[in-house]
Amino acid sequence: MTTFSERAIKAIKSVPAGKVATYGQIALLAGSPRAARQIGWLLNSSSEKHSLPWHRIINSKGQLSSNDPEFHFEQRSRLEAEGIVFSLNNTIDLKVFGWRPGNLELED
DNA sequence: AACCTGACTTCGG
DNA sequence: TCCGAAGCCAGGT
Repeated sequence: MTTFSERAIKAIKSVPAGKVATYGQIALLAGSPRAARQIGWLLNSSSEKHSLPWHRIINSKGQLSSNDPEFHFEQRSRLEAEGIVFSLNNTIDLKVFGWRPGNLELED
């Protein structure tokens, strides 16, 4: 299948543990930089079906996105379990934990 | 088939 | 720098 959804799912599954990707990042990899909203819908829709690391997907501000505090808490817990460190403002340092497609190990 | 909704992003004031 | 409004893509009703 060559749908945005499939590519998005593939991109999400490509995110390594210990790293986080933004919705825009995934959307971009999926072929539609403006489909960030769709990503959130996808995670909600197929996270369990495709065993997606939904917790590694955050917004561009480096913060968690879910409206539900419960979801928020679980996401944070999973990220911390993978080594992600949250700031005092509950934000993640994308410069450190942000995933770089194609340059996973090639930091500065 | 048409309209509405959504775990977002980005531009403008 | 912070707050508000518009834009986008795909699925659901």
